[in-house]
Amino acid sequence: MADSMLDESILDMPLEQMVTFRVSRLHAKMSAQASNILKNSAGISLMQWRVFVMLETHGKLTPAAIVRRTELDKGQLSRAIKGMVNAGLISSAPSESDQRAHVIDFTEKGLEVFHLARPHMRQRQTRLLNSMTAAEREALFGAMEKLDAVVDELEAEQ
Amino acid sequence: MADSMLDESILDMPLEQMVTFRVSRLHAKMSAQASNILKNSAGISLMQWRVFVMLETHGKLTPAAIVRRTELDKGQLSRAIKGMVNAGLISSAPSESDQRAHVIDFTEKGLEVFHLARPHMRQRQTRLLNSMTAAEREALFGAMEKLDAVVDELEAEQ
DNA sequence: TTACTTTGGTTGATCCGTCAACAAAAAAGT
DNA sequence: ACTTTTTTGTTGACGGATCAACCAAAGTAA
Repeated sequence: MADSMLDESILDMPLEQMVTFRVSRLHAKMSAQASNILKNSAGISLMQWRVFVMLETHGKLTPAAIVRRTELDKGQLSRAIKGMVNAGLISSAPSESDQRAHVIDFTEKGLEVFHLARPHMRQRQTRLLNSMTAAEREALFGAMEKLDAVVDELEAEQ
Repeated sequence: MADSMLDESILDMPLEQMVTFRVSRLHAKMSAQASNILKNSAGISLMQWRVFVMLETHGKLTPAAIVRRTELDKGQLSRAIKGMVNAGLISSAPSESDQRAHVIDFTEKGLEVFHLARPHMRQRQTRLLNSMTAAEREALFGAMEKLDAVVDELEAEQ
């Protein structure tokens, strides 16, 4: 019953209510704000911030390991790392086990810069999560996982 | 209680669980898929599709009216419309009441092209929405609205 | 009227995300 | 051993998104 109603209402669904569009607008808004906070507090980009977060939670890493965990684009990541090494924010040492790879890690300066941004980003994250009830948070993440899965399904069907 | 637990767990939250990052990945995945479907079925872009959807649900429109309702970038929209007029997908007539504005509408060809894509897009939308329960759908949209609002709040505080 | 502000639309600059091509090294298959 | 395939990382090209500058018309206020 809920489904049949759904099927019909889709016919005239305005753009503003479509899932992809809403996610798209939310994404634009949230990442623009994150970028601003990062630029103002630490002068780094969102991509650089993400590299820092990965280093903090997992320790020294190779770019490939970051790609595996995050599905970030390896080209984009490569450029971000180059910029960070250049700016003295991270160190890059050749891997012992793999001649192709290099292991990146915080430099002292990088850690300082990271700590400039972290309280702002953490407070924002807290605010974002606390705007929802626990049930809403679970529903949101659950719904995002389901959407993710359906996109994969549709992909496989083609 | 739930909140204090939340506050602490944020300290070591991996990137993969952060809200902005998750929304970002979901956005990338969903819009890439939508773009593919649109390209394959009708040879149009996501932006062009959105213009079509606006015309279908609201009838003839000026670009400014679209911007007001969707918050799409007016520059981006201007270029999309130029391309669509050029491709014969929409008509552009000078507004009677405002010498600056022009009113756009479907051409016959545009309507045909739109109808090529619509069943695919509608089916996808249905599948996306049906992957969730009614409660989850409400939670998702509610959560997105709340996140949207918090971003605005944070913006205002700066 | 005449000045000032707001709105509608176009354009250019710039940045970000995505994709494909490529070289070097490693791993797997024979 | 040697050939083939996979993985790692860099680079170039391209399209999309964002932002600011700008012009023309409308609206507002004096």
